[in-house]
Amino acid sequence: MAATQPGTGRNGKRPSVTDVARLAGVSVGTVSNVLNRPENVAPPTRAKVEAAIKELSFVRNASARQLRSGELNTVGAVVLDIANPFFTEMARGIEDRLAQDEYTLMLCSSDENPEREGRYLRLFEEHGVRGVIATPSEGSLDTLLAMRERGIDVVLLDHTSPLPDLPSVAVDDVGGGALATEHLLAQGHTRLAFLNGPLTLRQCADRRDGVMQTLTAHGLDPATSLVEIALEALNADGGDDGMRRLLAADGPTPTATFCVNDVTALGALRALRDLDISVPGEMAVVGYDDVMFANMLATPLTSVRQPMYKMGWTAADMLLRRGSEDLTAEQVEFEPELVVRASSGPA
Amino acid sequence: MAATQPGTGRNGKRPSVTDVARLAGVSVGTVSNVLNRPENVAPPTRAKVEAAIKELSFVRNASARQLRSGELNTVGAVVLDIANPFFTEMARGIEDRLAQDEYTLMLCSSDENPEREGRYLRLFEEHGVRGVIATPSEGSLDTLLAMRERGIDVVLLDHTSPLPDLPSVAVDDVGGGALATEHLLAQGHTRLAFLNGPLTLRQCADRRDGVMQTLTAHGLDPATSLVEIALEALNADGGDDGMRRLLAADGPTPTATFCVNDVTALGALRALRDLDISVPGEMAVVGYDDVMFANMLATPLTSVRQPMYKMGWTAADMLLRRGSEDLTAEQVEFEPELVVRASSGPA
DNA sequence: CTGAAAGCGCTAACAG
DNA sequence: CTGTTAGCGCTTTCAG
Repeated sequence: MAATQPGTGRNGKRPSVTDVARLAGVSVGTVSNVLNRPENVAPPTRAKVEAAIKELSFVRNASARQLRSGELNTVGAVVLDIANPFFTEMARGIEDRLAQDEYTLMLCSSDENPEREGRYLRLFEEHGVRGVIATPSEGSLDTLLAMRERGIDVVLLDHTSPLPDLPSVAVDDVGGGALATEHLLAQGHTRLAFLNGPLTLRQCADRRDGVMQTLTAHGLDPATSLVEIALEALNADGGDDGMRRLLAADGPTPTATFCVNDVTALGALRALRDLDISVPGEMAVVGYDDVMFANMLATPLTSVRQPMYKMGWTAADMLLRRGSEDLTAEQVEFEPELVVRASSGPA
Repeated sequence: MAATQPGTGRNGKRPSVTDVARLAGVSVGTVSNVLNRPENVAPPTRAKVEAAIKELSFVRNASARQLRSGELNTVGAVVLDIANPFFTEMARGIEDRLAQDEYTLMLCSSDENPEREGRYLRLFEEHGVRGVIATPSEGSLDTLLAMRERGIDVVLLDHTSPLPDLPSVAVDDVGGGALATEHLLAQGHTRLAFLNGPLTLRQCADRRDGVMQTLTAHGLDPATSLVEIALEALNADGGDDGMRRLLAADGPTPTATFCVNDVTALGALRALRDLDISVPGEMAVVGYDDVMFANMLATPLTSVRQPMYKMGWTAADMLLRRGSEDLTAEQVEFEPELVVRASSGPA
């Protein structure tokens, strides 16, 4: 007899339950049963069906399946930048927790572009994801809220929730900014620089608040004691460029720089090295996140640590538990922690 | 009149085209038209429909859509480890190319676990992705091939294709391993260590071949000139542990170590630093990948550079073009490049 | 334990 | 230009 062309179905299309049923000599209902409730099917029948499945190399069509029976074991996540170790660590946390419940992650990065973020969120929704974990940029909160109205679980990540019933996992960034600033002040620095991203990003705005509050609490006038540099991009090149602009600016050069994250600090350190400016001698540097490589740099980087993996894990956990357990929205806030290293010695 | 509860449909379910049609006073066909061919709908009608869509905050159901009309603008990618900058850089390349054509990426990491990889691949297929980009681990090649039989485009990434008609993007890892070894030998080292991952991973096996070939080409006997350490994990902790085991081993300690990737080298350097062993004085170190932070480490790391972003971009490009253009399978191979830095000075 | 039949939400003919 | 209608592949009653 002619061997069935595997996978090539009858007519080049993917084989369906109907094809399997026909080949096994049973009805589609039975096929569906062996797929979903094998224990309810008599072993001989089941064997026949399984043989047919293998023979045709049949693969379930998730779309049809979901269309009929609702749920789908997928959650979507949008982060700001997948190339930043801060977010990848979080993604690992999310993925690991999701894997426990056989859920799958659709991961996208918005590049801090609200439009791109919106596109991804809409796509997630169209695909019927069970839930969404998002690091929202400004403006996308409304979209997220609307999705929730429509029954999609939402957890905010790296963002405190503005609503009592919207779960979130965050870190106190105002406190983190303050921590970094206090440290620099304690080291005797009085003229600081802050390489920051757009204030439309909550993280940037909050860390800045922490800086400002600390400065004024110490009786310093930000106008004279702080130089702010707006970064073009929150990556190493952005930090490199920002540091060069800082050094080229008019007026007295600060003796210490606080970078809004470690990747950016890496770039700043690179510029400093290329320009032959010693760290921390001529310029102290503090980063934020405490990513894996922070303590391995030429001058180990002082940084504000965030529990990234745990944050991701927790967010996923909240999302998954939300279905099964009570619906009280948790709002977890982790505390940042200053890790002092060589890059921020005294002035 | 009572405001329609947005999103809460008639009965708590997501609103469908039927709901929209009813509210707008048109037929579902017309709704479908404004969704897919708005230019074929009279402006007034279109306006009514659009108003209804907004009113109900209707969101298309991608499952139903795909079920009916086949294709879906999604491609899946499985990489070995999403936390490794090497793979994230590639992912960025993939994502950026995909975004150009409005495609979306489902990204998963297999953790070098073939079972997990298989699960993800099956899931992709069930979801009807248009194509798959995979960094296959051993054994999964068959799965990939089977998927291709069933009409899913497959591109191998960081893996040379074993089949003439299966497209792939790779780097010459044998050459890369040779490059690193040649360099170390040229520096006068004669006792080398190789911190490598499992040989079931093609990258590891190939780089090892490069090492071996170079050694014998120079008349050295691997048995006496090379110590191989099998890493438990291809991350920083794995490298740290591997280096400690190397130093604790019997026999003369090598004077140079080649690490199978940079993340691993980072860990090895950490161990060396903690143990107060100078680099490159007492131990030279060479990594692989040349990730972003390689040149910023305490001792800038000599490494074998791979064009990660470009690799990802190219793979996605091949996948996308495969649909539209001719079907000749390309097999791109990039050349690795040695980047010498301080970590590998002379013995 | 198995079969028959309805229908999930959408798109694509085809009529009008 | 708009309406009607027939499925896409699957799960799920409901009978037998």
